[in-house]
Amino acid sequence: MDLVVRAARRLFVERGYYGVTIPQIVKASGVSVGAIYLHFSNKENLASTIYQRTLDEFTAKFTKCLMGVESTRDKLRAFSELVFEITEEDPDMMEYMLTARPGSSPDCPMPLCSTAPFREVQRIVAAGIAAGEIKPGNYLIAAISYTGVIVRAVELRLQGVIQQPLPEVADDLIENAWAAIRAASQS
Amino acid sequence: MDLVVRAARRLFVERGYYGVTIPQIVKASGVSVGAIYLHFSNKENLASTIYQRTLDEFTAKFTKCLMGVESTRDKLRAFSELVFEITEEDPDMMEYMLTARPGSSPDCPMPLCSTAPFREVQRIVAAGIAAGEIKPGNYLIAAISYTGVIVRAVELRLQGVIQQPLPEVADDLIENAWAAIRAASQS
DNA sequence: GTCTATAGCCCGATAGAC
DNA sequence: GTCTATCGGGCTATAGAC
Repeated sequence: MDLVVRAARRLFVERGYYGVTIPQIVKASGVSVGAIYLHFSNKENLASTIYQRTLDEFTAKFTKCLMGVESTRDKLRAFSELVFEITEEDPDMMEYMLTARPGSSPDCPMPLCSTAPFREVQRIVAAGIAAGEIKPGNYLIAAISYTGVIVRAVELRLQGVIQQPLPEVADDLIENAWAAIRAASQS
Repeated sequence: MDLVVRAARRLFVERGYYGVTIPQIVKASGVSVGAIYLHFSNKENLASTIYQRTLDEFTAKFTKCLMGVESTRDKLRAFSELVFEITEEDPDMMEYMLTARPGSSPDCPMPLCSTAPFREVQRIVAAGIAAGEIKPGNYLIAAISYTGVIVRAVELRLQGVIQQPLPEVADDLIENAWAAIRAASQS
């Protein structure tokens, strides 16, 4: 059934929950209608499963990539590099993360970009301000300033506006994002 | 019929093109089915009209806000303040601009965030690099770094993550965005 | 367990009353 | 010009063959 989840997520990203029909999912996944309804009680339940699985997968990757990283700057760099890597290796997952928001499907509780991992980034930034690594001020504004650079790059890469793989321009982007929020004393 | 366009755009933003039915548009606009089909050949044509009108309106505002502005930094500031102002005064318009992309409705040619005004911002940044106001490098990366901060703030404001009206935090955001790309010699 | 065929519903679009 | 009533089509979900 993983096949159904992957195929459906791809289609949901392309045309939205309401723009995708069960027959289309059948064609794209090669799994019949009956088999789909055997594993998912209905279309809405399939959408919830996709949401939950995608969030869990991202959270796991995120937690892992922060292990053993110390400074605020390096933590933010690790987050950025993870996001860039996912964008190249599993663009559907990344695009789903950027487009899922309340209303995009029934029972989508919140945008994935406002869930635990992204709130954790806000916490990292707040700690960085307290440590003097990031310039003083509203931590939410600082977090947005940093992640804005990263997330926008992902969006434009997914749209094909950026031609190069993100890892190739990662250093410049991460440098710019850091320059937006670093304390005057930091390089 | 402007009433239909406004009501339909609101609904499209909330639930997507395929998630909105004609009966819903009838209810939300107070205009009957017959009257809608008298002015728009079909649902798809209504969506195209919304797309075109929104793009035209934004382009006009954008062109106007740049009149008489000289330096690269001030041009980018004018763009940012315009976007923040629209976000507060016509959030439906702004949210539509951020969510409209190919696939979101039939005949959506491109994301509004990749249309003329946003390409013009890229041109402004390229000129800023040539003039030495912005640090040297890939102009597209620089433009993304600046607009990323601004656009992300708009997204989180529309989602309710940012509680204050954007004009109240505009100065901090614009300062951060500029810090991300300014030349070492610039303040 | 897996599929095909179909029931029942609601949508987009239209025709005709006023 | 404006509305309501309706048609045909395609959707979700299920029932029953294999």
